[in-house]
Amino acid sequence: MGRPPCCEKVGIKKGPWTPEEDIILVSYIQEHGPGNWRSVPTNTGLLRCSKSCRLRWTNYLRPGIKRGNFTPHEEGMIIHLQALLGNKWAAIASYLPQRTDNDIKNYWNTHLKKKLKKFQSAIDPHMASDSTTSTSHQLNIVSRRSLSEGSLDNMASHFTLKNNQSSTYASSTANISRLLEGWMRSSPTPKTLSNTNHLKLNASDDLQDQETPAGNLVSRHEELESILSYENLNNVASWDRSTCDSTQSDNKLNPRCGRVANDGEIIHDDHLVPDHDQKNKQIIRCESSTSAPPLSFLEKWLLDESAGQVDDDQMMELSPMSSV
DNA sequence: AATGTCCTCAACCGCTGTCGG
DNA sequence: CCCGACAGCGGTTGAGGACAT
Repeated sequence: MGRPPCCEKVGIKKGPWTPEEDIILVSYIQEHGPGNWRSVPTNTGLLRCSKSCRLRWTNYLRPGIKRGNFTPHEEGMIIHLQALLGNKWAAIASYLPQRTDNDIKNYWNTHLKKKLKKFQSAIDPHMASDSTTSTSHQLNIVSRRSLSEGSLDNMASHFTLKNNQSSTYASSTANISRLLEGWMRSSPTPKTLSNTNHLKLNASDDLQDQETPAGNLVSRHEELESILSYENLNNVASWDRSTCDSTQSDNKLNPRCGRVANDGEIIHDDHLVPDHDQKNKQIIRCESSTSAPPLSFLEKWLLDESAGQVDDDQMMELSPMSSV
């Protein structure tokens, strides 16, 4: 027996929300702010459980949610982050502030998984049968390759999503969200993140408004965005491909730091590294195994935090912030 | 036009983690 | 420390639309 339901089942409405219900919910939250969900059904008269209200808000009505097709850039980020983090949709969503974890999860399950599988078998059939290679690792390589070759774009054109699948009602909720624009900017932070979201970044809608922290330390979000930019992903892919395809490659180009010497040490080219990016100035020792490619810089970068290589002040700057 | 099948995604379910009394 | 309430997360479902026959 699990925990009893969050609310009495009797008299509770389930299924799709109506525009009227949305308006009631949005109006209430507009007045009282998100949170204290238990009181929402009581105070609004909605025949919904508190959990349903919360989900409706966080996954659909919340201002700042971007709907519609995922851009190739978002797609690339999702693929790469999924390969790195696994099915940690909330963590992945924190890097795409305008997307909900539900959206990303759905997009992954309905589009990207198939897309990658197809692409993977097309470019590297033996990988699919290689049981010694983890799926995530395979996908990581595939994602990099596909990005480097621009093939995701091509694939996207072949697998074009059916546009405008959202109903007319969806557009009406979009209008609701638009009506709420501006309000969230002045609303209080509704919640704090749990410890399980240690990878979370500032997922607020006002990322662009944040000042770069003192000391020229860029936010982790911006940094990751930079790392995951097409150019860098292309370089990562080139680097990884050379690593995978040639077991005896010479100096390998590291997209972020410079060249990778044969012993795995990265030789920094300063012009590639922003001065403010002290973290990236560190000499990074990569794995030099010939059976597995060395950790990409992104992987290293993500692992750095858990390895405690960032001092406390930096951790404060990089620590997760509240999401909306 | 009718029917069957496939696909998408909003919503739900069940579980875990956190927090306050 | 225990317990209950609640928030958050990931997996799953099913209604409805798109597409194929």
